[in-house]
Amino acid sequence: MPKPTSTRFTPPRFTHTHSPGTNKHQGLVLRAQLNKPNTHTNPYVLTSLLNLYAKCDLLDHARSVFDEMRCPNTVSWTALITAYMNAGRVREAVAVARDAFASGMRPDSFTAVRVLTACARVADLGTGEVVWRAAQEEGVAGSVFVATAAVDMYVKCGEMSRAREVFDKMPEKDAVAWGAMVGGYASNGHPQETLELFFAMQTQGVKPDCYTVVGSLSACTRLGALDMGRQAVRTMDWDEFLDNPVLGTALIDMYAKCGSTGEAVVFQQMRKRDIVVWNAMILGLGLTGHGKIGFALVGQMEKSGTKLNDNTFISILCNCTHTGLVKDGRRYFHNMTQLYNITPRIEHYGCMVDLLSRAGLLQEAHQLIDDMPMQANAVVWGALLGGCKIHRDAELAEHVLKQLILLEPRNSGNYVMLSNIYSNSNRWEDAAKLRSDMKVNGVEKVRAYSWVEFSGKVHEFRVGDKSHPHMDQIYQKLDELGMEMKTMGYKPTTDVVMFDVEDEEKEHTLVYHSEKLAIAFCLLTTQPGEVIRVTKNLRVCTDCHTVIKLISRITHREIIVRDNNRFHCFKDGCCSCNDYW
DNA sequence: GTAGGGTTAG
Repeated sequence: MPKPTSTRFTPPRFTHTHSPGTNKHQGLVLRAQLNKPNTHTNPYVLTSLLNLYAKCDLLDHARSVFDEMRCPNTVSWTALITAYMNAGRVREAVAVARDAFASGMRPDSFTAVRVLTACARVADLGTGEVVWRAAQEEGVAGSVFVATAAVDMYVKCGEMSRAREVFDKMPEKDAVAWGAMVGGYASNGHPQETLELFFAMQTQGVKPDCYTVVGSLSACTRLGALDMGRQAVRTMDWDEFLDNPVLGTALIDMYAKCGSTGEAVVFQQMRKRDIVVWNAMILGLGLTGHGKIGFALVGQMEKSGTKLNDNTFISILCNCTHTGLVKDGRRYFHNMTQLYNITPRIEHYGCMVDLLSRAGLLQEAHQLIDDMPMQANAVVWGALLGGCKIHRDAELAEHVLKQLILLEPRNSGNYVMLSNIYSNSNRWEDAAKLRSDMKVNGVEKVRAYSWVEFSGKVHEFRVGDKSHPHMDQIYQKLDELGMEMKTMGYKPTTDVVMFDVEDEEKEHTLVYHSEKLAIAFCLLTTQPGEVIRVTKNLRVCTDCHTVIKLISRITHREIIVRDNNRFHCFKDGCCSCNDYW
């Protein structure tokens, strides 16, 4: 470090090889050396020192230097904000920024980026918009750094159309800018837009990097779009997936949730595995009906020296649920708190309620909800409702649905199920009251539809929709299959209407539910032996589930159906969900 | 001196 020989302060040069400890020490030495008369009032010296402290994570020192300044300039305000950010005190960083603006500071591009980033982290839309406007007034909004930070700020505040506006107006876009927008669509639940943009960036000659690939993979996961996922994979060097655990996780998750466990073996080849990769793999194995391998992996994980965390236990408990291991689930839940010192979150309770409900231990599950240290949410009640459906407990289901309607007043499915329970026990007045509640609350029934990817296009199917060019053949195929199923003893399961959401669809339309139409279309358009993949916007209905199991046996096809809750892997007359979903 | 990413219970 150069030793100051005069009152003029020369900031030391830092390289990344300096440890924070060394920097901290240098900062303190500097502070001592600067304690000479007439130096500490020099604003340049103070600002440089402030910058140094901010960099060295010495927030208190930075603050006291700042407080000594009579007229802090833009650079010194920015340094102070940075110091708060580096100390992880983001809310206070935003508060400092607001003070700065109130005092008349005008941001340069560095201030704008810092503050927009801070606003993004704490989702402070109000301050974020003030900064973005100021950046435009100061003429720094054209900077790709500033605009990208603004896009990300809008993204993190969930303001996707504003984010897109800023993005579209950017005079230049690099991979980071594309990444912010692609990732933004992905994290805000807009998988279609994610993929559109991911392909658009490529047609504009920007090569996807790992950030954009991660976003597009997570979009494919949501859509159940395995082929597009594979395409996204091909845009990157394979080694990157093996060396980058974030990419690897997105990939494993995509394969697992699109029902392609075979490809998820990439896990074994990965050279860098962090806790998130392990957790995703264990969960993925459970979801695809390979729970036993999942448990083996937990053992391997501990052997490898990776400590189990709270999310690992979600994967493990989820595994117990899908494998039906009540005793093991109870043991893990107990060990989690006693041996691993992990406090269960609502997600862990949710897993336990799910586990007990599936096993038919409905009262115990209900009791657990009552005993939980936090208020149950819709997921927890939904798990109990699942148990009521399987074990035909209409009385408890009524209670659960009332809770669900309170928690999810916009979810039409809950109203319809409860109304069906009322109709089934001739409680017409209750049913009518519920229908009118729905109207009052402006809740509209969501219509079911299913879709498949075929030769680069998405084909959509709905009950009663005859617009598809192959519809005649599709109906004919379903009728043929229906005949064969009857000889196998199949009867339409209309008695489950009590719980089914698509209530107005009686037996004759049951035969032509959207998922069945989609599967028939696939049988007509794909080669024998090829795996069939269908996605549905709502849950698969009970009758369809039975029928698809039979179709998988009759046609010797593996059929993978992704619904809005999970996916079902049908093979040889069985489903990977063990008939619970 | 400045910008973007993965798993997580119905």
